[in-house]
Amino acid sequence: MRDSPSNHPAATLDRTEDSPTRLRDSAAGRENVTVTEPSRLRSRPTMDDVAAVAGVSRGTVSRVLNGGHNVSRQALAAVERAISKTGYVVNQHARSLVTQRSGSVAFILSEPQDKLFEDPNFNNLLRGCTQVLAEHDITLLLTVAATGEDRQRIGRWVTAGHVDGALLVSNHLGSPLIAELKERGLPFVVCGRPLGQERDVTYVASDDRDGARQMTEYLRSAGRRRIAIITGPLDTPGGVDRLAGYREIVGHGDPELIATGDYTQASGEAAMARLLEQAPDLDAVFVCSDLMAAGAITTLQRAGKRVPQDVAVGGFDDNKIATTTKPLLTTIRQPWARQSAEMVRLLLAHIDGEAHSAVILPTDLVIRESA
Amino acid sequence: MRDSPSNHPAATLDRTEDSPTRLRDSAAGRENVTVTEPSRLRSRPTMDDVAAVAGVSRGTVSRVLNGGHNVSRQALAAVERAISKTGYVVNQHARSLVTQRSGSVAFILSEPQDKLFEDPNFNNLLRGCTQVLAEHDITLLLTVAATGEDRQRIGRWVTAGHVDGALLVSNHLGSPLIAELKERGLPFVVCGRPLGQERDVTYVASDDRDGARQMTEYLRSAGRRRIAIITGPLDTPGGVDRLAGYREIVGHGDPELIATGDYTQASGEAAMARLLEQAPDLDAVFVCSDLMAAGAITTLQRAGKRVPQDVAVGGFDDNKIATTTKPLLTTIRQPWARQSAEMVRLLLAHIDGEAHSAVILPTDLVIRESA
DNA sequence: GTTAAGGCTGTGAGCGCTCACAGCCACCAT
DNA sequence: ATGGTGGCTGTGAGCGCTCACAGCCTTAAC
Repeated sequence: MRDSPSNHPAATLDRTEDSPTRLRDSAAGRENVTVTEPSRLRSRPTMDDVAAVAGVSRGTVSRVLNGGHNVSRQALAAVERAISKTGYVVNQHARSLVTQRSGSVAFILSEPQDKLFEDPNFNNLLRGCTQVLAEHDITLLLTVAATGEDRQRIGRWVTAGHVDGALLVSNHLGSPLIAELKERGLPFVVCGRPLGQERDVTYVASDDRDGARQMTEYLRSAGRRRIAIITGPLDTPGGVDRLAGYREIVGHGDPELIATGDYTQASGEAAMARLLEQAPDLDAVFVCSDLMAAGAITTLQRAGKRVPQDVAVGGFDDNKIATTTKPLLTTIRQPWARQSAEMVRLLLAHIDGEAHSAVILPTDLVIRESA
Repeated sequence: MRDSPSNHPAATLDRTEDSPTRLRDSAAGRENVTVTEPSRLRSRPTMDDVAAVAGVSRGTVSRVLNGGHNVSRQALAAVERAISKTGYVVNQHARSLVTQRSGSVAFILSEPQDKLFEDPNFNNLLRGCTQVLAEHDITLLLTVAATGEDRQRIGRWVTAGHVDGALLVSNHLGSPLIAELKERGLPFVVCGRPLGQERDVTYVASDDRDGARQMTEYLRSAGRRRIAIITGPLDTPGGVDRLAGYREIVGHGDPELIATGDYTQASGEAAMARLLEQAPDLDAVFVCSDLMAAGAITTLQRAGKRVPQDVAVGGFDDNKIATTTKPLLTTIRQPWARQSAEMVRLLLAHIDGEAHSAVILPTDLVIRESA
């Protein structure tokens, strides 16, 4: 059929019926190969195969694949039949090579892997991003950069064109990934304020400082006078900004009222124990994550303190665990759904060439039982 | 330099010093563009740019990139200098288009997302696979196929050539993914016995049946006579095979001694409550996952039963939670490290064209306090 | 009846790379 | 001198696709 290009499509359509679906010259009969077929993808049908079967040209097949505009109904039907007949699947590499788009973005978690599984925040975020991206028919690839070596490999991988952009989550101070992506010109958006690297990067953050302020203010207005704090790691925005908000209310704060955790439940338990030793008279504690707060409550109760009568406890995040502690946790709600939606929106905009920007999302105080 | 191809490389090497690194004709001076640079990757340097800067040919650059064999020391040095000068990164799409390899494999989790975060087994598996693959310089991409729609999109994505192979985790009976991948000829290996689809698929599984047998036999040898079981979902191999192992020891089993959970802690609690109602005289329970076992212990203790004095509890998995329950959990150890190592090994072998095969890994009884 | 407009089509070029090949040189053995 | 040999090099073809273009053909407009 290729040798008579001026044929009417309609004239050749029927001819496909009597010739078996042949993929490449040598591929005939490879359908029922042995069980141990090497399964290399060598002889996958190409657009030309589909075109030949459908009795149209490569271009028409391409048009069908890309929305089907300006294609006659017969041609469209013929191509669709040919596609399912041949089992054709587009070769994304070839497509990406010319379009410069891959149709997927990376979700890069710079965190030891267990954290990913312990901290429900990542879960929320991941779920939100996957969902919003799916609406744009974009696949989200999760990669965990636990070690420095991982980060290097992933940096290389990401900039090699595998993805159109990246979502950076849980970046600690001085993470080299931001600098690298920036240098390579790959669009990305950071979750949380990128400490020390705010310039020229797009990020979406909750208003950590204001949230901390709200909680501390609330504790104080409830009559608490010795308000302690368990912060997150001080090389993360959630660590420093929430501490800053706390200080806005209490002043610089007694050093013995300050302890630092790493967002895990165990670290919350330990930090609380330290605080109790340093300042046995504390009557409130603002714990900068719900998970740590759950740990803190355990320690307090084990030490014979009643929550909230003896010590009020405030958390941060408002995720699932806040509704399973005893007493229920008073906390600051982070708008995870909006957070992920905004991240995706900005990333797509950025991929389309829009300018950098930063979005700060408001947080709310959720009052339950623990304070 | 391109116009005098017969120049000796050495003669042109120095010339690169006085001409600024020009990427494409129009790209000169684009380095310090405004903050709002569209960040499209259009003008990324190509191999030709590198070759021009280094004063060698495209072929030599390619050779350097692929191991540097048969390249003179001067050429090698020149190319390396040119690469870092231009900031060249290989375009993976172009490379994959010809090599038919992408250098990454997918880890496909067919499971609602929260499971991923709750069940430590996935964590173990993921960690192991990432690590082993990294040794081969292959990136692992995690995709979560929560809904049927997800599965479709991922199926398309995976078969479009984005990955060289796939690791399928947590497949329920009748998952269409297996059939699709098989049809497309994409190499993959399944974690756990693929119920009803064992033919012609490569999989790695623990010996669920034998593990269950060991545990049940142990409980019985400890003098327990009313041994209940909390199974996993009966459309998973861990569900049916462990039940089968249990039945090998106790006979068909009283229906009131059998309850089913979904591997979550909450489902373990609920299933235990049901059992207690159906068969208040039970003196042992074999719970088919540690997470569920932790839930079951909670329910038992809440009901005033002592573990193990009144009711012995056996788990399955031997993951972290088994060492944090009170009492410590007697359980069946699954060899997660070997599991992931074998999966990767088989996948790589399969990608290289080897035949299908199945590997069954032995399990061990770990005696602690709960039984 | 001529022209313009537009729907539908095939074709060529080219995305950035790898791989096979051929050519060149220097060196060795005959 | 002749003929390998092997290290190092450049070149052409082609991976499977998209996109711009040109060439139909049909219809509407004057």
